[in-house]
Amino acid sequence: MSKENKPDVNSLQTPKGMRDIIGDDYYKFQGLFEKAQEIAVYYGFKPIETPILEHEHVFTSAVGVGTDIIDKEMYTLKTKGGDHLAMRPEQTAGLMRAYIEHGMQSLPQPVLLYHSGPVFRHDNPQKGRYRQFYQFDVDALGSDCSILDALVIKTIYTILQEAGAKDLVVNINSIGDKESRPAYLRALVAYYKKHLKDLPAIDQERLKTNPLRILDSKHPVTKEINQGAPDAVSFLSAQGKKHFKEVLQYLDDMGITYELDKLLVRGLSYYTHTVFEIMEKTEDGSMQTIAGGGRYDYLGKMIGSKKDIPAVGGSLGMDRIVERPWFKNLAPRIIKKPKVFFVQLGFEAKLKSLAVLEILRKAKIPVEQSISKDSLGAQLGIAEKLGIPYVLIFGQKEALEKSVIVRDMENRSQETVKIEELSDYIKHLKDHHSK
RNA sequence: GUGUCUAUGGUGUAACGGUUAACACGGGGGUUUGUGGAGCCCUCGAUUCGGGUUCGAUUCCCGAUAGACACCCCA
Repeated sequence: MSKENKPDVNSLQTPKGMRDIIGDDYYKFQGLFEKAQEIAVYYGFKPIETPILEHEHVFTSAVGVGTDIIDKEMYTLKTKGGDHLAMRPEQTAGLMRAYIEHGMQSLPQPVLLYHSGPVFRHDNPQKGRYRQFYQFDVDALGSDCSILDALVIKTIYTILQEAGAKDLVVNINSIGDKESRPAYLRALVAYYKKHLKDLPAIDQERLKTNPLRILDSKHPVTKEINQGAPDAVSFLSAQGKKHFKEVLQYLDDMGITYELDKLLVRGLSYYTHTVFEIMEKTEDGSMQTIAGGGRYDYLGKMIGSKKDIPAVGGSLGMDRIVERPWFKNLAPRIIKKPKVFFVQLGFEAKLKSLAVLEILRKAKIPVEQSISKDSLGAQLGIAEKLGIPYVLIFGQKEALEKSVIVRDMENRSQETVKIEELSDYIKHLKDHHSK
């Protein structure tokens, strides 16, 4: 092959910020998903899957122009037919679109849904951050009742606990609704204007574009100034206060400890009332958000519904959970580590061995094998390396006698078993290697 | 988008600017074609890409790409 014809080497690696999920990592994701799904189902959530691609305006109108997620991080494309589509940078807007599109308003409310899949943000990768990452969401649509805020938090919290998380911190705040927001923003802007000369440039900029975001600035000077900033909760309407108070009561009652964080706002502009984040301390002592969410009562209207659709939801960052040292290897239900390794010797045995494999498959006994090899020693070695506790040996002699030798790899004892009794025999073997 | 550091077989490492890029693990094959973890033999396989400096570049310089970390932002 000439140099010119050589394919671009970059085509042999994943694009920046994206990765293949293989082997143990795959099982971790699968195990976490199954656990999360199970918990969501027990709390009454139903599954839904929405497309990765949506019309671009679903996100621009929902997440909000002016947010980094939309302006800088969204993958957009134009189809051959001229449609402007975007790869979802979050799952909520698509979910709301589906709710409206399928007339779920006419179902008994609220509609509880869980949703899982990849989301995409064109951001520079770093610890726990990928351009394609996986979120598990739970959402309650169609009701403004405070118990749903609590249910969402409880569900997410439980998933994290069952995944092995300890020392979780739930930060919670209420950023109000359209009655209380304007007054709060006025007070906030007025406060920052008093400190304008001290604010770093980036936060002076934010004062013009999105003053709420100054609250979670990491700049030390801003952090100092933020200590004295007015807090949203004291601006809440009577109803907003009641709602927030109830949410906190539910949390108290469920034994979920939380911290009121008046600086907590979120990067998506559709949030109202309750917002929350679940953080965890990483090894280096910094905090990392592993789940977050909030109420989004106006989102439905923002993307085109005639009526407001009150809703609340939250999402877990699956990549971040799976990477944590406390993560339990939740064994996926569908993948069982094979207990037996099937060894066949020579052509005569191979001819019959496929029938034996079929018997095992029908008996739901997964096998590991090195089917192209003939040497017994080599195959035993491979079984050993894979840590499989029993080996089935099937050679010419066994093929003639319609039997299989079952060898216990631990104590090297073996026994000859008739083929018709094989699956029963294997099912009764002790899995003494399993952990 | 910005900054710092990094880039050698599948993996982990080595090579003062100078032969054929070394070693281990790994993969394949063999070591009497029926009894394993070892040994031995053979074999597969790499300097990310593109420029430059130089007689000569894996090594030095620039750019691209990718990775790690941080900023920004966020899950």
